[in-house]
Amino acid sequence: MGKEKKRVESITPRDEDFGRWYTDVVIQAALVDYSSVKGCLILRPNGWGIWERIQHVLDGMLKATSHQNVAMPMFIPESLLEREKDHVEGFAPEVAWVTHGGDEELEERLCVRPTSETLFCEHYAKIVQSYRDLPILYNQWVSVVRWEKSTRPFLRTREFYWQEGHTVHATEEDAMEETLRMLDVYTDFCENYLAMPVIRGQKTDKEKFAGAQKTYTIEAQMHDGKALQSGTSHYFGDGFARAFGIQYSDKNNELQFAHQTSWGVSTRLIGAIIMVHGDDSGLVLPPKIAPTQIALIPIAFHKEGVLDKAMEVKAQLEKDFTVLMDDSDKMPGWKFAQYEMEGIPLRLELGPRDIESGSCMAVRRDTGEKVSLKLENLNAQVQELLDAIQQNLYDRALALRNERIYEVHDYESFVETVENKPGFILAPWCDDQACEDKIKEDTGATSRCIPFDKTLEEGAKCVCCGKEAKHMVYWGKAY
RNA sequence: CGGGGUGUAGCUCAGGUGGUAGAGCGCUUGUUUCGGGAACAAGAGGCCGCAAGUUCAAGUCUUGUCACUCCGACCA
Repeated sequence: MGKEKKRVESITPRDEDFGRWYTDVVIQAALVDYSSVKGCLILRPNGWGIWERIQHVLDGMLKATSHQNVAMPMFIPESLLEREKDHVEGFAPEVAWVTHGGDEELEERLCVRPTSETLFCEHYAKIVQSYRDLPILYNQWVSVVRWEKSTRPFLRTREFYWQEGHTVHATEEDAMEETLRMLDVYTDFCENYLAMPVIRGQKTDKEKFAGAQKTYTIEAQMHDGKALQSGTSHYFGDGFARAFGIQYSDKNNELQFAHQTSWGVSTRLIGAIIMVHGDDSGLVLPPKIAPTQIALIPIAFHKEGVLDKAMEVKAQLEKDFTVLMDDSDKMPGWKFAQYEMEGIPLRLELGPRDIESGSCMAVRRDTGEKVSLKLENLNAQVQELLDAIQQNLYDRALALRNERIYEVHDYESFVETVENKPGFILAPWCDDQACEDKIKEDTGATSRCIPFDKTLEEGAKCVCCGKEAKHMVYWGKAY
């Protein structure tokens, strides 16, 4: 060849610079584009398509658990936002304000919702009268705005899309049950659709949601070992109900305050998918959430019969899968690289040789493995491959995460582990925020959660101060 | 919000000491190609991020501002 090496679009190797790799993938897989407002992204078809899949699947799960969708306004009057003290303290520093309508200054400024508790609560105060009205199980799919100082695509943007569920219940027990049920739904969704293992647990008081009594979380480990809070479910008790006057008459005709929950996941999940599954060739999408599951590439399709056969195969596949057939005149090699970049789980190549032998070539995105499939009964074979990919992505992520959980019991090892071993640390804690603060100060790691499935050993001491421990806690650096 | 870096063609970038804008890739058209990012030919494409200032003259110098990006602090 001897020619100068051609310049091709490429991405930074993942293990060389994870941050750069991430932004390269986000841009080159055509998920987003930047807009002229900092932290407000354009979600392109590839990116929005993933969100549509997330919405579709998760919305089904929410409906199946009796939730109803609503739409609240985008604006919150300042006085309404201020109704619950902890809540406003938590959010005030990062809300965007609308001060004018046309040329005229508003009597009262309006914030663009950073979250919609106050709007739901104002409404609930009106519609809740009797125990017969409860529970109320509402959800909305909207975008919210938080004026973040530093932003990163999907992980931290000023406007982001999410779903926020807001429910009202008669009793503490009912509300707590709902809080944990939704954590289960999120767990199921992340593990079975996103192929992303999560650790479930409770947030410490320091990390809980502004205005919540208890916050539960699912925490995922990214490929670089850092944690990503991937979904939260909050138990409010009757705090908001008291602030907003949400009361009902019980069976004995006595007025009671209602008990509430809220819970949400956001487009941040797209960031999680990228950082859990992606590799040096770009995005890797789990088949169950991929907007396009199969890239069908006809080879040498100017030759007699190839394109016809490809159309036929496409029609067959589309009975069960989403298929992209690329019959543009780009080179096959270009198409291979492009659809790998975009994370399409399975590629099927169909050329004259395949047609001759009644087969096609399948290439797995997760492993790069090539197998020849018979065209006869193709869909069943493809389904099998997609299932295997889905399972492999999960198994792979789980194995890597489990390898990178380190249990430590003394502070020296704790500091040494945070510094040298990316991943999560499991260590006992005394329940004093001073220790959380010190750990963050010294190492940059924060408490991720108090897991449900780890019990404290008899006589365990706080990894930081050495006093008697109250909980086992996962710690780690987080996004 | 603190520290570093960067804004010139769609993308990546080059444009000493100020003198009116370039390359590669991409794009368009045509021909040949097609099993891992094709070749040739002919084209199109730029208020040099934005705003002030210095100057006869600013991509180039000054100041401001906005955005992106990396590293911290803060938050989903």
